[in-house]
Amino acid sequence: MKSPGAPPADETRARLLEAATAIFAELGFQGATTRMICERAEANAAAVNYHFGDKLGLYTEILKSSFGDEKLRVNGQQLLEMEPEAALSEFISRFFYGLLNSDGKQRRMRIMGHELSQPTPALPIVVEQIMRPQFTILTEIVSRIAGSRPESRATALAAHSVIAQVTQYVNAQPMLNLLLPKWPAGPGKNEEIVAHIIKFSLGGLRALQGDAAKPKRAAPKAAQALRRGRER
Amino acid sequence: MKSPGAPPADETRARLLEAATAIFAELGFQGATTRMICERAEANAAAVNYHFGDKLGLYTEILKSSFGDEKLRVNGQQLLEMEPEAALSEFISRFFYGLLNSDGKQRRMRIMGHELSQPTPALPIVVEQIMRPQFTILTEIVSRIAGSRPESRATALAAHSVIAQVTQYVNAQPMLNLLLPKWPAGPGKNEEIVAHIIKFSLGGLRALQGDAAKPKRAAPKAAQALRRGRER
DNA sequence: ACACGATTCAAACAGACGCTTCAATCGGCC
DNA sequence: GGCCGATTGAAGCGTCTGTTTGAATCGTGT
Repeated sequence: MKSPGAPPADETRARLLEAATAIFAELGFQGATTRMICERAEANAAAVNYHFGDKLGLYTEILKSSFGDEKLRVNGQQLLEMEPEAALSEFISRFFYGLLNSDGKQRRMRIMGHELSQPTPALPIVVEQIMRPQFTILTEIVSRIAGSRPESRATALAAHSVIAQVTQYVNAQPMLNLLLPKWPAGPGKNEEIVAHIIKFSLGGLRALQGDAAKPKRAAPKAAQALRRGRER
Repeated sequence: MKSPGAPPADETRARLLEAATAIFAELGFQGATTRMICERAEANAAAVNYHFGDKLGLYTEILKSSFGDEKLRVNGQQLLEMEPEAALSEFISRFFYGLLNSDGKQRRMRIMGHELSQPTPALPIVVEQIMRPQFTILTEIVSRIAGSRPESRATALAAHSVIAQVTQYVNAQPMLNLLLPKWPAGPGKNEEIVAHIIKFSLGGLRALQGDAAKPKRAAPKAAQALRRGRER
């Protein structure tokens, strides 16, 4: 659709980034091919190498460009001002639907999913740009609910237990459809899943409350004061 | 170890299966190449196609052959005779180390991990042969702890929350090492992770006990004294 | 001894991959 | 206009993939 007399600078470069983000998110780095990307971007097969050096250069460029997206941190600020349990619910809900929706900028989160099972040389960038911002926010929320120090190991483990549920529910859906054929996709299904993850996670975090003070097995009795900065 | 005058029938076929299991478990179906497999099996490059038709035929043959392994069900019987909470601890521990150890027969579980993120046409076989036996056992244990019906949606969701934690902890380790550089691999690390998953999962399951009110099903012998009506 | 079916081997096939080459084309500047 | 650097285009490079081919090799039954 290029008009005969107008190649306005780096327009194809932008189209390549857009197309590559979509295809990398869907197929991962290894599954995607430069020819697919160029075809979708309506660009020549040599365009990737001209603008980004090589395939990995295009991939890392997408990841680095996500640094400018400050919405995650802004949302994080909002969450940290809420009550811890409400913040956890909100975090899980956003994280879940962020992974699910392929449209919008959250396709980068799907890239992270592929990076998990098939790491590329760009894994450090993925962790720092995509994973750590989320993880930092969640760690703070989790520590407030479980009453553990934010930088403690127990907090990190608990945060990862939350993330694990969400990511696994999202990218294990082909398997789940085979495992539970009685549960076809329908309205409210995702809401039911999110509600479950929230409830399960809250229960799991409360079970850790006893540990914050001493590594002694104590019954996680009724909800106590949430804020108690104790050391382990 | 081919003795000079003896190619005893399908000896190379067995070597191919052995080598392919290892390589598929490590790299997944797409990442593995037939030449790798044949090299490791000390067989010719054409051996795969001669004995199994094509690459996918070899792959599915590995999965189908796991049908004869009844240890899973035997172990399952053992677990179902234990106390539910002890059974859950044992299940999580076995599942975790089963995924971790590349040696031994549990490499099939790693294949399942790859199948999650990059499904192949053999996904239905993977689900039936590897996943469902584990899932059935875990579902029974979970339902006893949460007091829910084994075939209910809540039970399935809870079982998947447990599985999600284990699988994610195992195959997200490259990412976790970058995310938590302060926690180098060392003795006791895996034990700490397993202990956390058990505690977190037990807490999550107890949080579901309130929901099982409508289908009345008394909780097992475990002390159900603490049963707080947890509203979301 | 001989022929036969089953198996292994080296070699090569077609296709897809990432990437390079080099000529053609564009807008902007003297 | 005439040149120039930046960009695009079509073609092809070398390599790797799964797979096929056809001849060599083996043990075995006769």
